[in-house]
Amino acid sequence: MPYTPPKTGEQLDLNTSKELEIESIDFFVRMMGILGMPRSVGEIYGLLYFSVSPLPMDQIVSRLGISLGSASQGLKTLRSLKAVRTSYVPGDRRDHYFAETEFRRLFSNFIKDEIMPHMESAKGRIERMESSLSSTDIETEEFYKIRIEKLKRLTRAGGRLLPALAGLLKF
Amino acid sequence: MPYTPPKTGEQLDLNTSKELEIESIDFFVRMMGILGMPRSVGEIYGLLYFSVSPLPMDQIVSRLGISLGSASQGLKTLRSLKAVRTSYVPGDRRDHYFAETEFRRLFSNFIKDEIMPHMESAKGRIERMESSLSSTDIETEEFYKIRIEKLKRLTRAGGRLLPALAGLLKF
DNA sequence: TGCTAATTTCATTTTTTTTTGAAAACTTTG
DNA sequence: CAAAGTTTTCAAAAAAAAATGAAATTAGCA
Repeated sequence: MPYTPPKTGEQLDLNTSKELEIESIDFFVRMMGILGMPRSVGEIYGLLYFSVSPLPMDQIVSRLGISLGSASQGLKTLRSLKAVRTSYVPGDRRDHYFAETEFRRLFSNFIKDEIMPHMESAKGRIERMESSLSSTDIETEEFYKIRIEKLKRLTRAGGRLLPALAGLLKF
Repeated sequence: MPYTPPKTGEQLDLNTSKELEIESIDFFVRMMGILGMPRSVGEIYGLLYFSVSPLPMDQIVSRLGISLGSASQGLKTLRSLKAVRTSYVPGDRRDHYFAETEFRRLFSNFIKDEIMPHMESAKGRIERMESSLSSTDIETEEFYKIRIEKLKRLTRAGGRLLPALAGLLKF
């Protein structure tokens, strides 16, 4: 009996109901948009989210009608956020991608990679504010001090709250 | 004794320490950037945040070196988020703007205006997914159902968590 | 009411971001 | 180790977002 490789998405053809797929892509294009991600990233994730079997990159390209470059870039982004992973398909040397669906983890990665670095650099900027604080007028200086203190509290709160946020996503 | 109008920012001239101002603008340009706001909006808020006295629009324009159009647009955005307010200066028909510094309120307005509408439309999209759910294969259908359920939980959690988030900003 | 300063609007320009596609770089395998 | 298949990279093109500035509108004042 000859070896038959397992069916992958491209042979299956009716991998995903077409309407579902469209709604899913729409959904994630917007969601990723809120998070400041380019359209193509949302499209890819949306396609994979409702795909029963993992898809190789050229399938993603042809189904979405995007370029190889976009697909490669988008998958790189999604990989770095751990929003997609690859699975090995015997007898096929292409990588096959599928969506990671634990949103809690996705958000915590997003916050760690995209937000926290800004919070870090904000600290430095506030320190510089404090050192440049030398007013002639005592009343004015007090005003500045209060504003700086507010910024400190803001970044402190943000730095604690944001990482905790993903944990609150108990749903 | 002749009437002397109260001094406003433009007469005061040394309204804000120059370095503080620069750091502040830098800070808020980045912060607003995270929230997807254009540079000019961050610049304006950053300028006002450390301004001892409220500033009229033409002062904002000349100090930041931005156009009238940008300033007007940016102030409109900030006003709609209630991030700035105007104060009346007797003997001057221009509006004078100052920064609202209660970040808690700022965030809750931002979430309400910029995020929640998306969550609302997401609900509709999920409903459409459910109605287009008619698979031949029972196993596949189950897969779709689980994914849709996850999306529901995500939007439900988001819809509850996000508005509560600003309240957590107890700092 | 008419005049003028102040502000808003919006078509155009500029800048920034994203996508494309072809070349380069890998990687497996015969 | 060559050949074919796959993925990445990156300069150039396209698209999207933001800024400009002048015209239109609005609002305060005499």
